[in-house]
Amino acid sequence: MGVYGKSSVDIRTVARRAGVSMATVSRVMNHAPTVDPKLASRVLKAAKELHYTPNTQARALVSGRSRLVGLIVSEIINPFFPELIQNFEDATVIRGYELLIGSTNYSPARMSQCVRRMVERKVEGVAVMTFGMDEDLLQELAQCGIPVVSVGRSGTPKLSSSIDVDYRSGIREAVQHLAVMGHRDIAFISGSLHLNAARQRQAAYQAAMVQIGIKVPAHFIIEGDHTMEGGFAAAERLFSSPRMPTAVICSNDMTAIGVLHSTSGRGLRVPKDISVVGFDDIHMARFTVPPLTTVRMACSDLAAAALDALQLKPSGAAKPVATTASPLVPTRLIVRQTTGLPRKAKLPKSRTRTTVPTPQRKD
Amino acid sequence: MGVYGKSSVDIRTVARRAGVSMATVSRVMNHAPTVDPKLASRVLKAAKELHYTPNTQARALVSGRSRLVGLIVSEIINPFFPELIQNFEDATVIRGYELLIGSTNYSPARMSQCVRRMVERKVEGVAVMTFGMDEDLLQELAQCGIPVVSVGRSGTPKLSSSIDVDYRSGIREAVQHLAVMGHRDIAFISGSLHLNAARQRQAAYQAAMVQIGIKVPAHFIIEGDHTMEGGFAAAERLFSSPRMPTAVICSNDMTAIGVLHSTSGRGLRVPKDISVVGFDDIHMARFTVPPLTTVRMACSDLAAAALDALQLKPSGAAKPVATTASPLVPTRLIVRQTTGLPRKAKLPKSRTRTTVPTPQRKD
DNA sequence: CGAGCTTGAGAAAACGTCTTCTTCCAGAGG
DNA sequence: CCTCTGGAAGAAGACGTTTTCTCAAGCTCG
Repeated sequence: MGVYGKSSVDIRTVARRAGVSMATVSRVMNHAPTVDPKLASRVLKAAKELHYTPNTQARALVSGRSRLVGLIVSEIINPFFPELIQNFEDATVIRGYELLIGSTNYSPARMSQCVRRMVERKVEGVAVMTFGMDEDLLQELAQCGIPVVSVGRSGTPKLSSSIDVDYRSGIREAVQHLAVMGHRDIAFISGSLHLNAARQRQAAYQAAMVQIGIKVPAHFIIEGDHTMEGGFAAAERLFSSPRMPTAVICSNDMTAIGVLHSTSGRGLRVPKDISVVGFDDIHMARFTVPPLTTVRMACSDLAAAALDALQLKPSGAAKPVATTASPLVPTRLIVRQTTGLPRKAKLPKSRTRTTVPTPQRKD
Repeated sequence: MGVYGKSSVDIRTVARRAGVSMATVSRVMNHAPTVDPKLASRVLKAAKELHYTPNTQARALVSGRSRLVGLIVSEIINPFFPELIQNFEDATVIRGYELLIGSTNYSPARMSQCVRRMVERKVEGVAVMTFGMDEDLLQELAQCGIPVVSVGRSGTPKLSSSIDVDYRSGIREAVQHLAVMGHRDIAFISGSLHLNAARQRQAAYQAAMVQIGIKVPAHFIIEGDHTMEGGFAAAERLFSSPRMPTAVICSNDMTAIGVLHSTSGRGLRVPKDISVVGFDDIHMARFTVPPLTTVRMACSDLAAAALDALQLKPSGAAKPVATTASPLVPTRLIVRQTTGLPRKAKLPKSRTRTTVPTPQRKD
């Protein structure tokens, strides 16, 4: 075909070389059980000698199965998503599939472009891990017969399912961890509130505060956007308000990093002057200065649950994967060094240690 | 095909509905010039009504063009790569292509798996942006007639080309920036030395040091591995040596973040006690504490250069992209706040400012 | 007014694989 | 010995496009 090289080593060539029919070669390549092992090894030898690789496109065309699953994320730059992608990739490969990644960059145009790509490539399922997605587009996918799984959007039509994350327990742990040390002025920086996940996290924070009987003043809840820039801006606003909080819980780790940037610029010491808690436990969280206390969400669980929800038919070669589909992805607090006693602690006399081990679970 | 939904809206259906032949529909979809506009609009209308989307697989099968380019990276977790991926994605979309991403995770097994995937999916070109790759695998790609482009590996067979990065000027800027402030004990933490890019960066550092007439003691060059963990470990070794450097240049930003983690743990103040310089200028660099002085490499240039080197034929719809292929991807120093006067500065009396603006180029 | 063009549109042959349907052969049971 | 059964391998028909022919008009120009 091409001007260079004879890429024309197709199934027929192999068949001729092995002295069998194309059908037999096909059967051998697909590990069909009804083929004489002697013949099979001859075919395999021929295939290897010719550097034969089956043409995925043709295979997909006839079988109607692309062996592709789509993953749509918000942006690739945000370190949370690469970790998610990595987990998805591992999980899909185990199941004998491949991953087609699309990033929306929060632009509606790119969103619909992503969806179109998925449809054109005939993916067998799409995981929508973006925070906030146009419902119509999901409808469109469903109309094309493509199963869709998303997060925190329960109660959806038949072809689409939803994974839920147990934000409440992790965030409750964080709130209690701070409260035990004597914090009462605990602020919260959310993500964009028209995003479902952001709303759920904020609700979890509010519920936890109510539970321990602390009333949250309105100006202690600030809307960010899940980016470092947004976290920085939110922190700047928060820290210039008349009544400073002694602790801040952030809707994700990137926001927390932005907050840390702000404290550093203002000469506030963490955790002495202010405690900071993140959410996600991205890899980077271990390496912020100081290392970030955060709530961990298990991406691998999330990926596994999503893929299970898609109900992909296992490939011939792939070993059946244990369906670990927990209905609720768990979260838990990881205590590092951005949380400590509040400035004017009323509790202990001894202040030798700045960090108190509370519901600790070191890593 | 599937048990759900009639995804069988193919070109024939559209043709029937519009009252034309399949060929005409095909021509309309591909913007062939020789079709009556009146007919075209009728076809377009029918296609829209039926939610017709052309089947990429069939299209690729017959045309022999997958409209896919492969990108192989080392790992997705390392923040440098997502930024690279983003730039590649943008650049490929502009050219009317799509991106197939593979990550090697430094595992030979995954490397060959990546290559096989690329071959099977019949990508029209592969950009190998991993630091260190098995030459045999690249050979294999070339044998299949797939153009390959990699970085810093000039002098390769005909189907593969190579992009070069101008490490020297950026790193020289960094060294001079430090020297001007009075630093003489400037250490270097490299990446894995069996990786080409890592060696080149180290060579650039050494050349720059020679140029300004400073002899580097052997224990001032430490091998890291381009990860935060590696940077941390290297810094720990470096800081426990008898003669502390006053500045450290790191082979990439992740290493520098690891170093910052170490300084923070040891109570060393940056830049007062020690200056730190990174390389790459990942997005995160702006938000470390304190913000990281680093050498920026323009990922977008790199992506554009790589794609140009692949010589992809422009798609019908895509507008011809200006070939910005500069032979050498430039780098330059971005001064932020991790660099300043050395502790026992011999130069100025006034120590009001800790950071001196030298070859500054703020962002 | 007819011959030679140009233009627009249909018919059919690829593209590389899977899969159903056949065919063939050998062994077993009658 | 003949037929029946079952397994193994071949032939051919999809799969949904693109694309090259082929053909019929509609023009222009002599």
